[in-house]
Amino acid sequence: MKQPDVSWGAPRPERADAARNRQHLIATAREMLAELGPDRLTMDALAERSGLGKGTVFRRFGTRAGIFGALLDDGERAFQEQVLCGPPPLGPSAPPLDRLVAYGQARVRFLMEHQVIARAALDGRQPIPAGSQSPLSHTHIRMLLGQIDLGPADLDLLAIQLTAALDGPLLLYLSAATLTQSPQRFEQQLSDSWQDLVRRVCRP
Amino acid sequence: MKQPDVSWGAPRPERADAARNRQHLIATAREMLAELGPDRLTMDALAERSGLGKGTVFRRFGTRAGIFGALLDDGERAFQEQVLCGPPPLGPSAPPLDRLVAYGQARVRFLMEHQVIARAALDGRQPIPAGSQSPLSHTHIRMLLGQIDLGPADLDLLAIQLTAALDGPLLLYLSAATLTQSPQRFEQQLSDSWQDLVRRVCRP
DNA sequence: GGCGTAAGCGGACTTTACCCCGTTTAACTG
DNA sequence: CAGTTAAACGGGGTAAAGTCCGCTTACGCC
Repeated sequence: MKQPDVSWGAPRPERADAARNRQHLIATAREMLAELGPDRLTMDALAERSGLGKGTVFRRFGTRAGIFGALLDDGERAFQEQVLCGPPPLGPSAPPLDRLVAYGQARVRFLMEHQVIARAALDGRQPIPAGSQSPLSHTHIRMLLGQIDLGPADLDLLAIQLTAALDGPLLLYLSAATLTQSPQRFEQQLSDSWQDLVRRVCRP
Repeated sequence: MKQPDVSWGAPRPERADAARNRQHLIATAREMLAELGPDRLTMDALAERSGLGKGTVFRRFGTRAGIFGALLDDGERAFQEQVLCGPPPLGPSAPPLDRLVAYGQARVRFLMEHQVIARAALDGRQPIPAGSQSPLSHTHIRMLLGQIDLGPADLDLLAIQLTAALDGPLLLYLSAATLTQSPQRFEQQLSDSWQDLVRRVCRP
């Protein structure tokens, strides 16, 4: 399987037709997702509906999960913008601990809003890290930890742990067959317990 | 897809032939795993080599990942024994905080020893939570948390978070394409940072 | 505008997980 | 031991992921 070109610092830009097709595929995928649900969004169907060949679909996204990944990234761009340049407490100019708390809460909200996609983007096969989705998330948390005085600690691993602690409960919820409570209530619980966890870990 | 009978408090015991076949399948799967690696362990091949029908294989394990799950459980039984009845600091009779630390370290060791299986047991499709593998793990952590005085806290969610914080880095490592350091070294780092995390969370 | 070439394209092909359903059989009942 | 029934079995069938390779086309260069 060819790598779906994630290599951004890449040698050559994308050819015009390729870019057009990617756009078209993502749009079509969005439609199908809304219309048919994730299970019926198959590679064959996507290829046919978009009027392109199967090979094309695979070259663009590499794997089925790749499509959902692309869909998620698309939404995540806006989110990331907020995080990097938005108003406090999320954006800079708030104290790092507050930002950390706010970040987790925002991420919870974001993923809850994109449940369906996030769920489908989980894929066990080799290509992508399965447990902790977004390297972006990890990077951001790592950065904030660096601005907090934590005494001696392996910040890299701590960041991974916190990322997992953030995503884990969400994944558990998303992949639970039977939802026992309202999404809103759960979202609130998650926010609260994230805040609690971070406060515990970071208190002096 | 029928549920692979996990329903322990079950209505009926397993029929004799079924039990025999399960045993046989697990043994054959072990052989094939050692001999061919996880990728070549396909359902068809397993069925043929064990002299049983495909249908049988699926009824027993429900899904491909189910096989690896079963293999893992098999090993986990012994592990769980240690946890519940073994000598301190893992077993009872040690203070709960020490047990919590020891538990995480033991689990890290266990999963590192069963890398191949653990990795293959990851499956993105519906059945199993991807983030927090083992309900056993979560249950045990939850139980230990109950014995520690943590002030006001949502212990259930905290247990989920800690389970995720324990598994997350492992999953990340297991699913990483390129391993940048020695397993031993990584195992040590994980143990250390688990200890650090738990101490931080649980200090008064 | 012609030309060379590497990227992109398509769709038949292969592989594999998973389903279905008619048949067999373990286990209980009298 | 004969009868009943629900569980287990088998293996052919289906659908969907992912691969291959010969053809086509965008794009930089003269």
